[in-house]
Parts: sequence; C-alpha cells; structure tokens
Amino acid sequence: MTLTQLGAFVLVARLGSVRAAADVLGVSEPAVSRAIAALRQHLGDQLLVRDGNGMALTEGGSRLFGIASQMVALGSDAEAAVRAAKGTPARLKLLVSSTIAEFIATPLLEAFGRRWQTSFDASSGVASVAEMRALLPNRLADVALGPDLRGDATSGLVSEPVLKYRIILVTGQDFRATGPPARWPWLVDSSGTDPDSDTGRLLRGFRVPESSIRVFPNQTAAWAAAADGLGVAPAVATLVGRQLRRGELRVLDTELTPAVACWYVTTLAPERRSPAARYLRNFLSTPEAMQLMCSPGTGVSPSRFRPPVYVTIWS
Amino acid sequence: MTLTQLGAFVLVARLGSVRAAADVLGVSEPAVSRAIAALRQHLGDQLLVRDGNGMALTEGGSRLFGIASQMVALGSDAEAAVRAAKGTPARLKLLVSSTIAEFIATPLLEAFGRRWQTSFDASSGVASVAEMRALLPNRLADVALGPDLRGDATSGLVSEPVLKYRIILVTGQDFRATGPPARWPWLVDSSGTDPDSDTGRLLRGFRVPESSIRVFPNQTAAWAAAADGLGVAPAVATLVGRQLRRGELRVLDTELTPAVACWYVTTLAPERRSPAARYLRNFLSTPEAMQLMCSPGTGVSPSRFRPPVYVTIWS
DNA sequence: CACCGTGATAACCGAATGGTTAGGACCCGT
DNA sequence: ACGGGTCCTAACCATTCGGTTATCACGGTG
Repeated sequence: MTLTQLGAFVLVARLGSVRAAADVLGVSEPAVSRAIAALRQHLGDQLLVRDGNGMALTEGGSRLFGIASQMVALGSDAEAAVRAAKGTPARLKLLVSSTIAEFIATPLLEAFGRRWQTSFDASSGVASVAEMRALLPNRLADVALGPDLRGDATSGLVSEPVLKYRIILVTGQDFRATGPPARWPWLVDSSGTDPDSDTGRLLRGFRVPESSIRVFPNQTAAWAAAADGLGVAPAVATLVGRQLRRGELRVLDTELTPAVACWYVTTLAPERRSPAARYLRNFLSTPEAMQLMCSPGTGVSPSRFRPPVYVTIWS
Repeated sequence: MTLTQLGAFVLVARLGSVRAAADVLGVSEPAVSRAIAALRQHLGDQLLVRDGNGMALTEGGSRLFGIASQMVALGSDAEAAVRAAKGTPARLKLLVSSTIAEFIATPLLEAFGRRWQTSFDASSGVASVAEMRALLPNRLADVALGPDLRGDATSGLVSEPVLKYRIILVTGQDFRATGPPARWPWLVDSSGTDPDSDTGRLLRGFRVPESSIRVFPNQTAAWAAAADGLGVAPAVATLVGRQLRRGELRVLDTELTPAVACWYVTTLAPERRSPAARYLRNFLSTPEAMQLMCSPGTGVSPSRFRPPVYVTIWS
C-alpha cells in the first residue's frame, strides 16, 4: 500500500473513471489500473466496481476513500508544514476537558497569546481522559488541562494540581427532589459519557441509570434546562455564580455534593517536556491565569477567536 | 516519501532513539537511519538532531511528527476499515451548520436511526459553508444540512429547501438599544465567524465592527448572556420560544429582522448521490423530521448519544 | 452484428525502496 | 585517552513500485 496507489485510488473514486484519473495524473491508463489492482489485492476488496459508464465505490471502497483522502492530503501537507516551520513560532497544543473548553480555554489561551504571541502559537482541543492519556505520550499534544492523569506510572506523564474547585448540584427554583438521587432526572453535558470525568464519576456514585440521564451539547444548555425545572445538573460552583445570583438556579445539597475537586495540568516528565509545555505550565501559576480560571469572561472578540483546527474523519 | 519511512520516523521520534526504533521494528539500525535520511533529503530539514544520548525533534520535525503519526495510524486503520465493511451497514455522513448541530442534528439522526438502524449508521459533524463545499464533492460527506450551497453550478451540488424559519434578534428585558445597531454589543456563537452563515451575513448587513462582537462557544451561552442584558443576539425564532415565553428574552425588531430564511439539504446530483444520502433526503420531508426541526427536544439519553468521530490534528 | 470506449491483464524495464554488513564519526562516561 | 555507546555513510543486493506497450474482456450504441 503506497501513497501513490492511494492517490490514484482517490482520484479514480472522485472522478468515477480510471481513464480520466490517468489523464489528470498524466500517466497511462494501465498504470492507474494496476495501482487499483494492487490495493484490491492488498485489502481483499474490490473497492471500485464497474457501474455502467464508470466506476462506483463498494462499501469497503467508500470506507477506504475517506481514510485515503486524508492520507493523501496529509502527505501533501507534510512538505509544506516542514518548510513553513523554519523560523516560525513553536506550536503549543493543549487538550482540555469539556468544562474547561466551554468556559476557560479560549480566554486562557488568549491571555497566554498576549504574553507570548511572538514565540508561541497556541491552540486547544477537547479530549476525553482516555484520549489525553493516548495523545500526550505520543507528543500529539503538549499539555492537558483538567483531570488528574496520574495512576499509570509507566506512561511518563506528570500531573500537577492547578486549582481547587467545588462541584455542586444545581436545579430550578421550583424543582422538587423526590425519591433517591438515582431517580431524579439528570441533565449533563457530553462529559457525562466519559466515565473518568467528574460528571461521570458523580453519576456512577449515585448509580444513576441511563434512562434518567439526558445529555446536552454543553453545560450552559444543561443548566438552562435545569432552570426550567427539568431536573438537576452538576456544575462547577464558580461557573454558575451568575445564574445563582440571578436566582435562576439554586444549589441542591446531597451526600456527594458539594464536593471539592481539582484541575490538574499534565505534561510529559520534565526532561521530555516541550519548551511550549514548560511555558504554559508556568503561566498557569500566574495570578492572571488563576483569575481567568476562577471567573472567566464569557465570549471573546472574533479576531481573537480561532476555532481549534479539527479535521473530521469518519473512521 | 513512503509510509514505511514515515513509520520509522514516528517511531524514532517517539522513542527518542534510532537504535531503539530499529529494535522495535526488528530491522537493522542503518535501515532506520536511512529511512530518516531519505525523509531529511526529501523535505529539506534535519527533522531529528542528536541531543546528548538520543534524538530530539527540530521544529520542522515536530510539525512532521503530528502529520506523520496521523498518516501511519490511518494506514493501519485502512485495512481494518475495509475488512470491517463487509456486510456492514452503509454510513451516512452528515454535515451541519452550528445552529443545527446544537439543537437539531442529534435528535434528527436519532429518529433517522430508529427507522433505518439496520441499514444505516449515521453520524454528523459541524462544518462551515466553505468546508461543506469542499467536502461534499469529494464524497467525504454525503449530505449537508443548513445553508444554501447553490451558486456554483460546476460543483455538481444540489440544494433543496427543507424548512423556512424566522431569524429574530433577542435581548434581555432591561437592555436599552441606543444608537445604531452597529454600536450594540452583539453576542453570537462561532458561526459569527463564518461570513456565509446567517449570523455572518447579519453582522455584515449592519456593518458591525469586530470590536462590538463577542463570540460564545454556542448559541445557548450567547442567549444566556443576552438575557443578562449584555447585548443582542440573533436567533432562530422557534428555538428561543422557551426563553421568550419565560420572559428571559424579548424580541428586538430592526430593519433587517425579523427575516425569513430557509434551511436547505444539499447532496450531489441525483445520479451521483449515495444511497444513504437518498434516504436521508427523503426522511427530511417526513412529518416526523419536520416536527423535530420545528421544536427539537433538548437532550438525549446517553445510550443514543454518540459524539461524532473527530480526530484532532494540529496541522 | 460490428464498432467504439471502457477497464483488466500480461510482459517488460528502469528506478527506488528496504534490507543487509562493514566501517567511520561523534558524544559521553570512567 | 580510552572504551562503549550512539548515529551516519558506503557498498551491495533482492524486491517492489511505477511506468511503458500490446492484448484481451466487457458493455453500450450505432
């Protein structure tokens, strides 16, 4: 399986014709045909089948197409990326939990950028605990902010506490909690599906069945639903201060809440740490960063706003 | 540049040693060394330099590392993906605008799954208008739901209207609109940075300067800020019904709002359409789908909730 | 039916990839 | 300075890849 073979395959799939692909590539038609044949044999699937006056993808071919397109695109990116790196600021890649992504990551990186703009080019992406554990040792990211990732000494990861926070349970003024917590309607964001997150642990602690859980795309939405009296939602105390002051939400105490938890910053062991990771780790202990994590402003100006560079792959 | 060369490079970068990589690969050390040398020459960068008792990545090498890791991983995925495709339901890949992603995509796909679960395996991802235009013709996605993508006849895309909706402007009860709209504080979600989105067009229509725009991670958050009197926010009328009924928000009329707009479904031309795309397109005209788009339930049960398959790449 | 145009296959060939062993250059420790 | 580790390079060889031309098989279309 070669990149050129994959490139030929992608082109044929896109154009729906071997001949046309050969023309575009400027090679003879059998060359393309044989590239496809090699892939067919290697993968044990027809990939492309005759369809009247052209070629159609098989189901297997369609799976391959998405992957191969990515690979080909990455291949041509590689050269450009390496060349562009000369004399360019280093990149800082930050992984964050969903809560931090929603409220803290953007202002934090904005502030970090103001200080180090010339030297670092920072961006962030959401990841589950499992993903963080996989991405950091591989250097696919420099820093993770959120959960404690210790517990596997062999991974070479170092987690350090950054900020304590209180986890509380909030609900609307008119919600009446009846029965045990496991029977309440629970309103959570997508971190509820990550068993290693605060939310996941809380749900497990109360043995909440799946039928009592509703997952919202973000915490703001879950809290809005809670304010409507639809159920209870976990929250970080400092982040719902506004809604509590306005009386939209009230705190509900249980045997497990309020609870104290802690955000951690995780990097590789000091000697393997990237310079960018070093700087961000230090930045997190500055008063400015602390301030931002305690009461982040919501919303940023669009010139500062740059969504993380995601590439969507249906694998 | 070969996949095996990239694989060797990734392994060396990960282990910090040529020798160790050679051991893992079960080949001689010069074999690995020469793979690196070939990449070095091809890309014109040292990529890895001696660093005491091992190898460290140069800036260019670190850029390549992220890309190469992806490529290698995709390469090993490819085989599995093709083999797994045999006798497997077809995949439906849906691109949606951010508004639809936040409120509609999940229940819609959930309903679609209930009807066709055995035959289709549907998932969705957020994309900007530009991304949709790029991904659909390449068959990296089957269907786009949201903006009208016509206007470029050569692309082979077909957009059909699905549902009319009203764009309104909402604000808190105590917000006093003074001066021209361009001077108001505008609270938008990330689609405000997509010039082809409804929000982007509205902001351009009022010539709102960037300094007056605050970008929130999602619309629910922007509306919550508007309810706090922090400014005005665009909204789809049917989606803020709850907040309007509760009196948290009120409608603000302007020369450009209320405006009527329309969601479109976009696919390839009928003869190039995938079967999955055909089915979803038909499903969208059913009463069930219409109902969902007009008043989507918020939140889904976690067993139904499967986040889209994202792979984060810092390119 | 004969005639296109399409894709698959065969036979051949140059070039590169990827592997080996042997030896040189370098850093680091004692 | 020496030995032991590392990485780089050179010379050699088998294999595969990617290209060609020629030929066959198939499906519409006149």
